[in-house]
Amino acid sequence: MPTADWLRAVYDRMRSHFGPQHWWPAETPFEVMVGAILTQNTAWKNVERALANLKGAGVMSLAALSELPTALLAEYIRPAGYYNIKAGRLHNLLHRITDQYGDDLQAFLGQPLPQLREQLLAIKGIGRETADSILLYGAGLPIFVVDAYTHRILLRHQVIDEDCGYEAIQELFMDNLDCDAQLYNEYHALLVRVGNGYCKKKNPLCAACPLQGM
DNA sequence: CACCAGGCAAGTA
DNA sequence: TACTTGCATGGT
Repeated sequence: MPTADWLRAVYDRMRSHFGPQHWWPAETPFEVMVGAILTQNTAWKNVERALANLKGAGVMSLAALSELPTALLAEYIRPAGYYNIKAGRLHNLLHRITDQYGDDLQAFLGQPLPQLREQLLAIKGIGRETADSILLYGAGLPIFVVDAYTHRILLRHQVIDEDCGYEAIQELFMDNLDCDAQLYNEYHALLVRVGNGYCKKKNPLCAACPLQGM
């Protein structure tokens, strides 16, 4: 079965089994950016607590959060883990934006995709997955997000081998699917749903997985 | 108790 | 370039 057909079949199977996922779970592009850093190697549930702390403190905006002392920011985001590291990473991102664009987040996110991706990757604390999550879910740009679940699911279905890198997986999707931000959005969200529910490390048999047999 | 979760950067050789 | 390690909370 050709790769393009397999990828489409997997999408159709997940989509009909789970329905639309309505990702990213955030109210604004700004919240997408903050959540993207907070969720690095961390369960989303813990990120929700951190975001609730920030909202409760009334600092969930570019202007307020960028002015917050890093030590205080770290306390608010403590439930998300790695809180000192992530406070610094948020600081790096927010100040890179305000230094060049002031409070005009739209101007920052409105840049051409390659240019914005390059700027994000130049920020310490933002790697490929975090950058691509911001591009796709924050800026609405058509780029496929690859994460640990994506790698694991493709590996278990023997579509890739263990040492297949980020770009190779990303190109696998983008070369074989229509260039469509909404499709990439839903596809990645569904892969995470399968990962959370069935394709965990501790669940190597993937029992009852909707992708069984593919 | 051990292991895992929607990574990333810095250190080492 | 290719490994290894630190970062840290909360759920299973």
